[in-house]
Amino acid sequence: MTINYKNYDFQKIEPFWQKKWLEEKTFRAENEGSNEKYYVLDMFPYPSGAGLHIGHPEGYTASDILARYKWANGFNVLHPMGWDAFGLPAEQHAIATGQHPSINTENNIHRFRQQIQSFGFAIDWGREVDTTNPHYYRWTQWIFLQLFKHGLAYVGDKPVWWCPELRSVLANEEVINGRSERGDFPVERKNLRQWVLRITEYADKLLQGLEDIDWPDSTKRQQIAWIGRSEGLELDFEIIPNGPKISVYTTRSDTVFGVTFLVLAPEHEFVERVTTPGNREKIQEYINNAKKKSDLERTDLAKEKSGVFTGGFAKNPFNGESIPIWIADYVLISYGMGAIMAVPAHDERDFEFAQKFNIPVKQVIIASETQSQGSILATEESQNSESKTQESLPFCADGILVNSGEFNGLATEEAKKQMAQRAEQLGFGKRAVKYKLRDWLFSRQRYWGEPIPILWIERSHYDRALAEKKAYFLDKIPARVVSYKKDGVEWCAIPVSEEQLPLKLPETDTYLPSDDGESPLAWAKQWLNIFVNLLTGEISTEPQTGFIPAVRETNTMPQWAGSCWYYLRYMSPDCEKSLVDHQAETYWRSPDFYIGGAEHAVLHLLYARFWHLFLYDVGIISAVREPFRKLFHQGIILGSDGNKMSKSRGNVVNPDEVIRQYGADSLRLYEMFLGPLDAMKPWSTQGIEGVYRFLKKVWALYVDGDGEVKEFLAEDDMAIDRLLHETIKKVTEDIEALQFNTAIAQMMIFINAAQKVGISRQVAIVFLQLLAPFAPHIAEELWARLKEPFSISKAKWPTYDALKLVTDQVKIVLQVNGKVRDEILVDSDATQEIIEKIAWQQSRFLTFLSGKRIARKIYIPGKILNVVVD
RNA sequence: GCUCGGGUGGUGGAAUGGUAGACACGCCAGACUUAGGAUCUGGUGCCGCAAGGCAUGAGGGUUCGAGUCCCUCCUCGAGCACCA
Repeated sequence: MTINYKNYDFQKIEPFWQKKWLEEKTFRAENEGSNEKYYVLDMFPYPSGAGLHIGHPEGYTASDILARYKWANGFNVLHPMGWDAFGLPAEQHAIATGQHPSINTENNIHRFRQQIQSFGFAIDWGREVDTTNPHYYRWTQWIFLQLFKHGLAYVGDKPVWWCPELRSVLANEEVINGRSERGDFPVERKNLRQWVLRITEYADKLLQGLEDIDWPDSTKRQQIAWIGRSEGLELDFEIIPNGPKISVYTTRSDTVFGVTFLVLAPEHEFVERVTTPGNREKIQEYINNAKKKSDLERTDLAKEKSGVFTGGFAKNPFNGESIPIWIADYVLISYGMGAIMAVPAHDERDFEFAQKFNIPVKQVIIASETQSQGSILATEESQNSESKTQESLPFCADGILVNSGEFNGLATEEAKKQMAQRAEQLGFGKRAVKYKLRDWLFSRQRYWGEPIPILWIERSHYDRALAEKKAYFLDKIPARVVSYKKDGVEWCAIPVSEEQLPLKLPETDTYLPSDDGESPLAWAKQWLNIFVNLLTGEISTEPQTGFIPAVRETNTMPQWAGSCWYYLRYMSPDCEKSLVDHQAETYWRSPDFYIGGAEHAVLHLLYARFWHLFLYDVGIISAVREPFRKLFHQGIILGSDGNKMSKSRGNVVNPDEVIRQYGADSLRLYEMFLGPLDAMKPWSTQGIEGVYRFLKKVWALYVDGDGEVKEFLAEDDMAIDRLLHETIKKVTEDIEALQFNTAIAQMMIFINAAQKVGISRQVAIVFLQLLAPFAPHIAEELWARLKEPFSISKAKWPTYDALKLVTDQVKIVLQVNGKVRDEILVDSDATQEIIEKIAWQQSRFLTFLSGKRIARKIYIPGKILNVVVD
């Protein structure tokens, strides 16, 4: 079953075996069996028009090595691939060409599939998923309806990020420094009716879930920071005289005696109430200016604090002090209470503000004794303590309370506790937990996404259906009605009946959104305005008896939706009765290993966890709470100039071209040999020559000049045998630790030695097995030529014999004062005594000892003898 | 600004506190060749003829011994960026 030729002809070998693996379904995973399961997951790609990028196969090769290694260790391995195919580029292409985005998407998928297959990955192609396939997005829509039913999807007229260039709303996560993540266009604030998912409900669960999963620390930290949980106190400051109470949120209640002013966000409801007539004009002017500024400007100009005194005062509930009230745009209406108690002595921002406007600074925290070490510094400080105190403010660390009445002397932590108790007892405050996490803005005014399967009906119809308890959706709606008002009519959301899923995209003349934020789906009037039978859920385009008018939701879901659950779909991609077959889910549970780019640290990985936790909570899935137990981010491959690859820089490497020149095995090997998997590293076109030569050496070791497989007559060689076992050990351990670069280096060491002395057939067989996960085509070809049974990937992974690693003699390094001076070869069981005896016969070593007094001798068994002299 | 993670030959990178620079690229010399951008052999951190000395961003410290641990600083990268 092999091809007969002399040279390492990867252009023939690789397609041959790729075809064979596909035809024989060599890597098909079964949803049951006595073998232990292993689920290796790659972040599935967006099939862009540009084709596969050289960065894609880095992660895929790593996961493939792991998958093949697990196959060889007897696991039932699931290693699937699919397409995250909804998204903006396909839609923009459609707008430009007038062609339906599905055509372009299909072409791109076809190209991606071919490219990925040309790497010979051990993928179960029978489980391919495509998020734009109605059989798939039927379940994405179904999950949305479950979120809706459980009150986790609602609509709100919300200030959202609107990108005029993209004509679309973006999620908070998609906006970076006031520009769109995709395309880098400016964005602005706009009020629009939007679907929102209540991810904040899951803030604590998302936080707790991070504790026992094996993820990169930086990714966990990013999610923790994004969720932004803080514990603090809500405190009421009464407006003087007799006004309502302004609630502020603080995490530093221990500094409350140091409050010297309050700040309200310009949008705060009490601004008008506290402003005195004399200040009205400039307050109004400030508010107007703040409104005009986009959020970008507001944060950009934040280097200099700005604000205006309202003329009003409020009472500090702890000490009764009268506190001036200011407004300033460094206080955000969207976080906490939209108002703060300012403690300039112990907060940098408040300090900066107080300095600028000459507001008093009152210190109430001092550093605790234990913190002031470093005696020299302390002495200098004490000489000039007056000015030093001023300079060291703001002091933002924890410490001991002063100037705080009965709380004096308490440490920060204890003071917070007691103050919270006091506030709660006397009713002017309560403990509170706040999050930076906002609800997930889930609608997009785009064509190429999953239609949101919701119908809008008038309130009266909705109420009647509920009152009569006769409607198909009675058990599928949230406890609180989701509705909105337009032109005096209140519209209520009801789900499209499940029988009508998938709700497919309508045909339209144009894929362009209107410039006022209406989705392109609104162009399809026939589809948009319909009649629904509330008893059956049937839909009609014409009025009928028993049918009432309804309007379809025109927004589509964001691209993140489809990727929130694809790893579940791989388990049973053809399941018609549910999103995942129960038995399959029980068997596969969740991916054992997940690899993909670090750029998804807070977007995809947070959203997917949210959906998974939800599905688990409501019992739709049951195996595990957290979807991704072990996560790894491969590093980015840069261009050979050290810059990020980009068309404009002209430093893009095309994988097709590399495969044509060097073969997929070389490319796989090279990407793994470049450096540590998680490191950012530059591509080198010359560098690939090294691994290519290595494979040619392997070939030459196995195949003679006539193209015949060698007879491997070499005698068993102790040294080669030991090296082989060292190599088994190293490669096995390195694969487990994902250190593929050093595994490959070890195989190179082996081949360099083997080509000098020759190897026996047994050694030849074992080495091929080690090579197979990395360079599967050449390994499979030589395996077949050795007449070993197909496929090498299923042959039992070799184990090393610890006895063979033992050597007769060991090298002992002789050091004087830690410097290498000589080395000796001794029997490996030699005692320190014997070693010293031999050492003292070495003339070179002795020259460094002559005339010196020996103070100490340190012997590290089998390695080093270090002699310490004066 | 804050929080992480890095800085090792000409290059990519190896090194449980124990011989720094594995492996590879590149380069130099040689062999085989009509030819070499194929292959093979040897060499290749820096200074020095050598003995030896100096070397892991800089400077200190701990240690018999530090790329590795601790402190200060410089620098590159990532994340966060008025979140009270």
